[in-house]
Amino acid sequence: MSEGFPALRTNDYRDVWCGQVLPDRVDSEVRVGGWVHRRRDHGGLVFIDLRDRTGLVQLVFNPDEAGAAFELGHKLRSEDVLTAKGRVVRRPQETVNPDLPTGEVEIRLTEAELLADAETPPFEIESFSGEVSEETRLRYRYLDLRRDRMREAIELRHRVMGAMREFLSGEGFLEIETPILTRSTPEGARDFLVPSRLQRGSFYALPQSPQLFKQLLMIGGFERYFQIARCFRDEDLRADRQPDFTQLDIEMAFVDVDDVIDLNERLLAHVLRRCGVEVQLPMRRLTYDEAVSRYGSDKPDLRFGLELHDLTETFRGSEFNAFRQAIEGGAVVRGLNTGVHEMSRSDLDGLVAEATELGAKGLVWAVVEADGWRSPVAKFLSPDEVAAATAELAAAEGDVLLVVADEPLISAAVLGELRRRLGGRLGLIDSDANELTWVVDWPLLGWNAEEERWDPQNHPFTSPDGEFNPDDPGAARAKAYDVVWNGWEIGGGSIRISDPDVQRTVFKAIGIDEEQAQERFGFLLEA
RNA sequence: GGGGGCGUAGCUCAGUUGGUUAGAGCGCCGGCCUGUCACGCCGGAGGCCGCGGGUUCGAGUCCCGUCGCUCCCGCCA
Repeated sequence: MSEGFPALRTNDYRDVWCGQVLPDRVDSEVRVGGWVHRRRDHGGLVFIDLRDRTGLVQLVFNPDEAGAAFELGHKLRSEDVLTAKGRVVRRPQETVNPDLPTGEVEIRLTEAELLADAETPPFEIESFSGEVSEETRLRYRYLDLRRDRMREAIELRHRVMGAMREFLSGEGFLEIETPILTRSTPEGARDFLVPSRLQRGSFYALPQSPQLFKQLLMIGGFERYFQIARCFRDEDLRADRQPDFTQLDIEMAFVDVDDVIDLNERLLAHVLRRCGVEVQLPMRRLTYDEAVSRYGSDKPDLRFGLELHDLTETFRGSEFNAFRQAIEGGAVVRGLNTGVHEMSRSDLDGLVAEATELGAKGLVWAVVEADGWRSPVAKFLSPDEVAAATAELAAAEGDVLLVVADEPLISAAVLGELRRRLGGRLGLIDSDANELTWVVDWPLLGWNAEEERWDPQNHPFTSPDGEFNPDDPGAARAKAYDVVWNGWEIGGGSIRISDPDVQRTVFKAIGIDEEQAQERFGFLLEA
């Protein structure tokens, strides 16, 4: 993934990038500038690896050729900044370094000037050196940024953004910036607030997303907009979550779900191709219900199997009270065939403990044997139930099975999380794999037990799929879609309601009254 | 807001049941070295064991408090 670097204009600092000192320059004079990456001082001969953004090149300080500059060779230390002139020569065959793109050549130094004498760095810049604490890295951010990992991450980000712009411009989209100091946007998180100087006592809110602005742009007739948008949400951090983050924000007019999915698939494929990854189109699609029932997650990792199976009907009316009563109370019984044959009692007990910790009332394990199950609950289960469940789970003799009976979302979430963990522990995940899928047909609204009301699962302008029945809000599906990569939700969106009457009905269902709606989102109801 | 883990040399970390002078690797400094490339060899410096208090004959180690970092839950698509 080498980036093209432009030829340099010659000046007093350099005339070529370090990474461009290749065999085609043998016998030419070059001047390079950069940081001292490593010094290997042999007394009568000094080697310096000089680093700039394009890579490393070896400088040779030889007393015969370097003259006055030779003494400097001994004095150089890590991260000193240097400009150096010399002749490019092919290295003797036995000293070629195959690990370095410039490893077939070296610069025999004739002149060198120290531009900046660096203090000893608090940690090593080498990519092989171990992890340094976040705190130290941030205190010396300028040094951390010199490390390969950081440079590569920032280069990748640049490449991704460039590919997005390239693709979307070709599809007729305009890149438009929207305000940062603004009114509150409705996205569920806490707003960051900025006090206003002109309107004393009032505050700007930083946008949680450009949601309202892009709708304004659609109504304004731009039809196809995108923005690499900074978003702000005043919530607590996680290792992979910051209060301000960047997202690609897109909006299109006159489209339905399939148009958006098609565009985004081609966008993703384009961006990934620019990063050296090929994906097959069209991508897989799972409905939300399917994802939850088969994988126990709305963002399933499809790099491995271990699918969940619904055993509710199998155990309905079972002699085993825990199952029968749970089912009568609305529980769903789900099973998972681990495929594992060797599991110690303490490992099994550990899984039970994990399930409980994850919120399940319990976990039943069973080992398939020739004449039934070996399990703490085997004696409560009829041979027919055991046979049916074994068949449903496609289990063979020796397989360890896990079963959870609980409220639908709990049994799915618990078994889904165990599935995810087992996938890792059992080494089922191919870390080179890229499994992308859409998850579609989301619920429009979710019951907020704390506030005792229906809340939008997406933003409040998301269109219901089909007729919206206010008497049964929980049944409504949304024209919403998420794209999931290896178990991570990496994008998503929705179709906006086009009929103001439907929008009013939805607002009403989620407790936004006409007056509020008119005041905050009036332009959407009028448009 | 709640819970867990960690604070020992510049960096990353070890430190046994509380027991003499607190260690390692890398880095740093000095010396030697003309083909190394994570160079090598020899020598050396470097410590408020986060901070405060307590228990004890004795605390890096145990207890209490405090500050900082970090991960998770809540929250957040």
